[in-house]
Amino acid sequence: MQQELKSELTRQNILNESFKLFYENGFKTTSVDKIMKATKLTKGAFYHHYKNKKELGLAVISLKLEKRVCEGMILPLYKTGNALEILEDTFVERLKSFPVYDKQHGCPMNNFINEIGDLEIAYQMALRSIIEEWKTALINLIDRGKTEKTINESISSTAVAVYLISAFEGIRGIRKLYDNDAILDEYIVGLSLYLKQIKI
Amino acid sequence: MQQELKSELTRQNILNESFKLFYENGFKTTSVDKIMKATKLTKGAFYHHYKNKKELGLAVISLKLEKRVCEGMILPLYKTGNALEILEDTFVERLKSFPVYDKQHGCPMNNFINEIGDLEIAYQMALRSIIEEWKTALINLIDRGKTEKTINESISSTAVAVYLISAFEGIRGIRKLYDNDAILDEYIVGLSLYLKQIKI
DNA sequence: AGTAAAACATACCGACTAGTATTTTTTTGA
DNA sequence: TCAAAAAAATACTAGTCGGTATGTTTTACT
Repeated sequence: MQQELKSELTRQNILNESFKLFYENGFKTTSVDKIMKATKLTKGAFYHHYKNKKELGLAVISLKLEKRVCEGMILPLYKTGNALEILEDTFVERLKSFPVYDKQHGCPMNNFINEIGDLEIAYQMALRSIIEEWKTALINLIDRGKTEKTINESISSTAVAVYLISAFEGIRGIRKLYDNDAILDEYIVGLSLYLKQIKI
Repeated sequence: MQQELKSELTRQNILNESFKLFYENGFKTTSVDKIMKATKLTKGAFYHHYKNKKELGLAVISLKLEKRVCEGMILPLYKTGNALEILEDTFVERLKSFPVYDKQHGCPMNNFINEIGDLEIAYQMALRSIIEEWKTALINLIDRGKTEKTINESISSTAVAVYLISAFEGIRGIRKLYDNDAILDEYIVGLSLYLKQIKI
């Protein structure tokens, strides 16, 4: 039992350090050596717990990225209240709450998407499933807004969901190029304008 | 004179093959060796024409990326006609005209932004200048629409420009995860909806 | 206590990396 | 035609890469 715990802690250690290094320096250019140096363990430990670097990448996507997007962008959508306000709050609050570190390095998921989204089907599927989960949650919320007569019935929930996600991920990348939040503030004005359109 | 021409041709050769390989496999994981293998030249030729890989990266950004974005997304904005229609046409037509290759590998500029936008100030500045050029062209067009009374004066041109760019770059990345254009079509519906809002 | 298995460490492999030093080939201008 | 300069080729370095083989330590179970 103690062994299982230790094993799990080691896996979490590797996962945490991997996520951090992938986020800061990218997936392909972060070596197993660097990761294991960060964990204070050795390569032997890594290859005991993971088959190869690809398996680690998939684990980071499905365990770390998925969790992060879920907690930051999906779960807030299931709160009670005016659907449109929840939409605006979630996107705006998320952006405003990021520390400088997160603004400089962009969205970890978007980084993965752009770096290895076209590399292998396995990565594609793992990342796509997060996007689909996010998209579904948005559609559900927008549909709720429609039935509650706070959102215009004539607009396509799917289209709005996709456009919201696209713009959010896009600005997370572009913000990297700047050393202040002006571009984020402009995005927020653009977002608010967009949400006004779908109001009833 | 023939020497200058040869030199220029070699630089173009290196630039073209670099762009292609960076686009397909990323900047950091494309080695100088791979590039020079593609050019059918040797490493000696490379280091005769470029100081190092960083200088090549900056050249690709300012010569190849800038040109591509300019021709595909900026110059069309300066056409005559209804500003709003030009906006919609440019974004939609650009997306629709991409070959599968470009859909699979995303936007070359966005790839650079997400991979090395937070790596070094030199890259940041080079990429930012393209975004700024694009943003300025969009703002000019929107402002023209306002004076010509086809675009709502009360909306912020800057905010719309930023939101349009964000969403476009975002969807270019997300499309990588799919093997068909459904997500692009949904984006286009979302875009059209957005543009309706800024109509007078 | 003893043994098997799990967890981890050490040492190594061939392939690849950015960059340099040196030599050869080609072009230029007098 | 010939020497200087530019262009390109060759050979090399020290370090890094993902992965493997094998050794040692810790834990679990009887």
